[in-house]
Amino acid sequence: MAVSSHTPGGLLKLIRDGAAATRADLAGLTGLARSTVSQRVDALLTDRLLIEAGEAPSSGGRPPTLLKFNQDAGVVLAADLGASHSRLAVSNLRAEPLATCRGQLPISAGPEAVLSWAVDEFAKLLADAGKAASDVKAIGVGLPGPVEHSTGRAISPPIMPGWDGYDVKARLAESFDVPVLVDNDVNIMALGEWWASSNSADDFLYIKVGTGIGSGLILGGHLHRGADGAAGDIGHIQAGDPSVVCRCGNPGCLEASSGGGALAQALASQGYDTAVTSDVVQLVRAGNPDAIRAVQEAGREIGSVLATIVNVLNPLDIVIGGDLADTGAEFLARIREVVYRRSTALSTRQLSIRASELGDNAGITGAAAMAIEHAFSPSAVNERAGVG
Amino acid sequence: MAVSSHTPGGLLKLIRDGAAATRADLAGLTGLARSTVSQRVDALLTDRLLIEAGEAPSSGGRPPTLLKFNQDAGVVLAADLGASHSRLAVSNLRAEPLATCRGQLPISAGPEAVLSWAVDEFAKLLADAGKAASDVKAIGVGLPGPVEHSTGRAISPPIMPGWDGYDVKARLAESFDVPVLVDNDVNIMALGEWWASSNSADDFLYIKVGTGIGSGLILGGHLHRGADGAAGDIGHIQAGDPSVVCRCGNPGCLEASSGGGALAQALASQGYDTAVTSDVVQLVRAGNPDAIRAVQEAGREIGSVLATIVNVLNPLDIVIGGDLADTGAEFLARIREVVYRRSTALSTRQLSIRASELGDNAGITGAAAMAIEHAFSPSAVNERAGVG
DNA sequence: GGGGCTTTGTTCTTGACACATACAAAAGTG
DNA sequence: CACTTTTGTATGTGTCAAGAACAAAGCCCC
Repeated sequence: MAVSSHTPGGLLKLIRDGAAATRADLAGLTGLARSTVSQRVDALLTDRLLIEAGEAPSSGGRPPTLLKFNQDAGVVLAADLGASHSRLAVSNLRAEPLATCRGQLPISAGPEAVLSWAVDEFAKLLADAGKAASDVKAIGVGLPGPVEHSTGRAISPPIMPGWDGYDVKARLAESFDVPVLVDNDVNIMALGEWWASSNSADDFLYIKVGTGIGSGLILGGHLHRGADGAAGDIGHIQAGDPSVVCRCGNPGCLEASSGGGALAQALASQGYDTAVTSDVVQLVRAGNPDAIRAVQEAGREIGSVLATIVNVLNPLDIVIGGDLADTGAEFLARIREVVYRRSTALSTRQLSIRASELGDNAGITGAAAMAIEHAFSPSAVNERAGVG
Repeated sequence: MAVSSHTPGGLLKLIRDGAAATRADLAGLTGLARSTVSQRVDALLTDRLLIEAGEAPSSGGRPPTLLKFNQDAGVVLAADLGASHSRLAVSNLRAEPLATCRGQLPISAGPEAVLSWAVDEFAKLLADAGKAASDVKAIGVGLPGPVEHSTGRAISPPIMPGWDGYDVKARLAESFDVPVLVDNDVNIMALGEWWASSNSADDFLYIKVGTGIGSGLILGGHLHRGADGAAGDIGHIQAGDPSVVCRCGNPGCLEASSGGGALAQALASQGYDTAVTSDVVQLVRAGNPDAIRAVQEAGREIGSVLATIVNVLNPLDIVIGGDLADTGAEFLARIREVVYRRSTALSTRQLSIRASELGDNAGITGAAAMAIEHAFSPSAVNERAGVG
């Protein structure tokens, strides 16, 4: 019945996920003999991937030794590269940042400039965190455009001149000889929010409503990238006002009427001093009725698209992030209202729609989580064990 | 690198999928020693799951022995239970029907009547095919409503009085002591079409446009059922004329304006003698311009919803089935036109949209495929090998 | 056309690994 | 303070896959 948690890496996963905390738990969950578990755990202890953390209360016999995943057995490097600015972090193995920084270098500066900057900053951050380059176990990177995850290259990115086909993975592996994982920034944020919710929902959507609109899908417990790495691109669904032409050239795109950029423009044409999304957020927070009305209308339109997606995918959780999610309860309430009204009863039976927990940290959290999941996946741990 | 194809069942899968045809292939693909492969293959040969089928041409050395999956090592029973009629089949282990039958018993006759009928007919079909009950390895069943796949029960089905919570799995396992797999009929058809296309696309959509409209999603190589088993329910997406109220009670549902039932009704109100979907199909085939126009309009509306889904999921293949798919090229052409125009360029780069290959046989093919996949999954074969 | 060479498949030995069993440790229980 | 329960550890044993040697059966080239 139990899958293949029979491997050393499988045991580590059970501890990491909190499914098991003692050797006896592991034996019970996996069906392995206690002796075998002991042997495996010993190997993980000598590798410092697990540590013993005192005893649990006895349940009538010898008290069990608590096992803990050693979140300080190494670090990962996380990069959330955005169109206009980027964030970097050195994170522990629970994806918690130990040192972070922010840079204003635009992605349009090109891959060499941006990645060299990142490498330099990573070195400083490692020093800040008191870690050596040899402590780095993996690197996770998010890019603001389509990415071919398997090769770690950007593909035909609309807003990233000079990046098309650039081998991000190779460039970073040159500076740090560890696995490099690259993905779309929204996918990364989805992973981050999912991780923050303990990976509890197998079918999970993250919707980012910032200047543009995008989404990351976790389906069946895995990030869904689609045949061309283009999955989740909901900003260009034709659902809005067909008379508005989107920056992508097509009419009626969702983000052309409901994205933060579109709202800023619309309010500006009403005489407000709104150039970017955050200006809109400020207006809403200040209680401006025009801005509130605009944001609510955007919420309804986004909700309408989400209602369709909910009917199709029947997810368990939806998390709304991005700048516009910070406008307060009204925005989320409009989305919820439309989704619950327009989706089928069965598909909303268990559905929860909530605001992002991580906010701006979703990207670096997700990048770190992606790196960790790779470096400490059962198969990776097994290989390491096989060598040692 | 290689996953866990190291097991006996894993080898069988490689042969079944055509990835390997000789022992040497298996050794190369799995990384197992030739001796180990031989041993495993021997076990599968004595179980009659594999058979040797002559030699392949030499490539400079001893010619390899060809291995073939023994499609006659047993049979599966397949049931495609529809609202008004049902189809049953005894199929070989490639999901090819050996004997089929059709019954007019409506699903509303209730679970006991329908399933007893099915059991009786299965016995006759087995006799027709010259097989014994002991040859049956598994049973696959499709039901016209939401199904909790893990338990094999129908859940709150709108058109199946008496079926809510009924344990289909238990009822059939009572008559045939083998694994019983139950799923939604559209999911089953999706599996069937996917199987017929050699499971080549990891992200695959099947759209059924009959009296109602539904879809089955294969994402990441697995059927996507969603949190409540409600995934794929695109018929009740609100995309159509909001003044039309659907049989589900909500306004503007896709199937309320573009389903076969809706078209029949609309044409009837224009004076045509169209009671059911097949009447519409006949009119279209006869070249009636009103009917053609109606079907084309339905194609556009369905295409518009599909365009959204393509943006979200970025599938590789879409197959259109159901009665309306038989109206000829025009219907499909309208769908294609709208999808390619309204989806992003990246997400349609590799997309193929085509008509069903299997037609009416999609259901029983998929039911058989589901049964086979379960009975001959690596883990199942391993368990059997462990016992024997 | 015959002696290599290559490729495929089998037999047998060896070694690793997981299990069971017995044992030790450390608590609760009466 | 014996006894039980629960947890963790050491040791022998059996299973199973790898590896090497061997056998089979075709190419290839002088």
